[in-house]
Amino acid sequence: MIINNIYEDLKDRDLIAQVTDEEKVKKLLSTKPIPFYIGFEPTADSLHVGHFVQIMIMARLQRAGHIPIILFGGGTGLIGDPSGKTDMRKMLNEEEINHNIDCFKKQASKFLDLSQGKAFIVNNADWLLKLNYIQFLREIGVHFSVNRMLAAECYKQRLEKGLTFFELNYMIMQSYDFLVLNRKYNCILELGGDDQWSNIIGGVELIRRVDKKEAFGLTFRLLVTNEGKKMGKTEKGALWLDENKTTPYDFYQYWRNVSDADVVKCFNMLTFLSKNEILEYTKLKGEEINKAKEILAFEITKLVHGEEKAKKAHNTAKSLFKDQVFSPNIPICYISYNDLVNEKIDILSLLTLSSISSSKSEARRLVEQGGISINGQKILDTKFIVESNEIEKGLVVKKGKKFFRKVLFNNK
RNA sequence: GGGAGAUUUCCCGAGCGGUCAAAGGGGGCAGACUGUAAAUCUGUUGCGUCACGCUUCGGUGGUUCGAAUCCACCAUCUCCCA
Repeated sequence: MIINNIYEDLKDRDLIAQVTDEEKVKKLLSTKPIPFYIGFEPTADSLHVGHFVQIMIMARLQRAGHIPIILFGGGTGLIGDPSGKTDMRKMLNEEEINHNIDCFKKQASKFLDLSQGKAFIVNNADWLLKLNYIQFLREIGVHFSVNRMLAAECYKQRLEKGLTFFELNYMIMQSYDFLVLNRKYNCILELGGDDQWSNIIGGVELIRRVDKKEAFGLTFRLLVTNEGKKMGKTEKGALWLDENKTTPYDFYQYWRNVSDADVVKCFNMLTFLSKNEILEYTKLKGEEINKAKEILAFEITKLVHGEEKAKKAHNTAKSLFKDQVFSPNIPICYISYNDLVNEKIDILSLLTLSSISSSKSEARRLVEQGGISINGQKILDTKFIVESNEIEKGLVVKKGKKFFRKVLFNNK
């Protein structure tokens, strides 16, 4: 049942950043099913691309026969990981956290087999919230050196701006999680993004000190662009996996538009295509690389939204960009019929009410700078009037080069 | 507990009584060039009934014809001493 080259596969894909003991982890993963865990902070009600990277890693290991343990930071979420952050995170209440966990499970089940015995889902609130402070300090706290913690990379930024004791405890909590999972599920491997390295080795050491047992940590590369920026950011914030927050079309377009330099990385991290297939696509040079991007976008969208929606997004993009035909599948935005005066609406109001622009000033700028087209015709007059029957027919608004929206009435 | 300093538009950061919707940079948006890429160049980046008006500079009051700029109090943060 074990695919014994899974470690090599991860390595070939260039997913691994750091490992505590490469030889042992490699051997471990190639002999028997092992329980491993990744922690998730339930800070939002939808997964974003950052989570997706982690889930893909879990899925790869699960497909190779290992047993994922999804740990929700219901307890640590009440603190917030200070790693790499310059400000303290907003604290969530328990109700929000539980809601977020439910949403998370729903989405994760698309990529992971969450059925009995195939995976475990745990919430660290179950053990963190009932800890006794003094007892905890005596048993666990004694094993942590503040000097060493402060030297850790993840606290560096915070030391400049100020770090509270409250947040300093995050690392200890996460380390304790690993100890608990090790005892309860015999989990001997913790995975995480490379920014989690300090927290992970904290757990590995804690297990060694307290229980005299061996445990391992492995971090994978973060999904960053060639320029080192985090991927998955859009003008509206994160790129969500929930189609109500990011439409499949926009999702597809995000991957369709990655830089040439990032194509291979995205294939490796975010698709299940084999390395040979990937190699073929990445041989493409110059304009040809667009073919690889189309496949990349399609594959990722298929994983997240299913084949049908991926095809639809693909076809919509193709008709909009290549054939200059207006596809029926353009994302729709609505305006109210009541906003029309005498069956007419001016262009600036139309753009603003449909949320294509965020204010009339912005709408005015867009028009003045030649960024708006309606049904393929560039609009340069800020006093341009649109008739209601044109909207009933479905008005295609183009903002800039890539943003298309169909405007319809929501109440007529 | 004592003392020093800070808080400006998305971010960094100038401004020190009128000429400030607020320099400069970053980021964003739009245009040109392209390959729905990158780089580069140009414009733009509070809101509106847009060559004019309105609301912004931690909060609340005050001084003044006039305040982001001065005063008082409050809040938050940083640093130094204990």
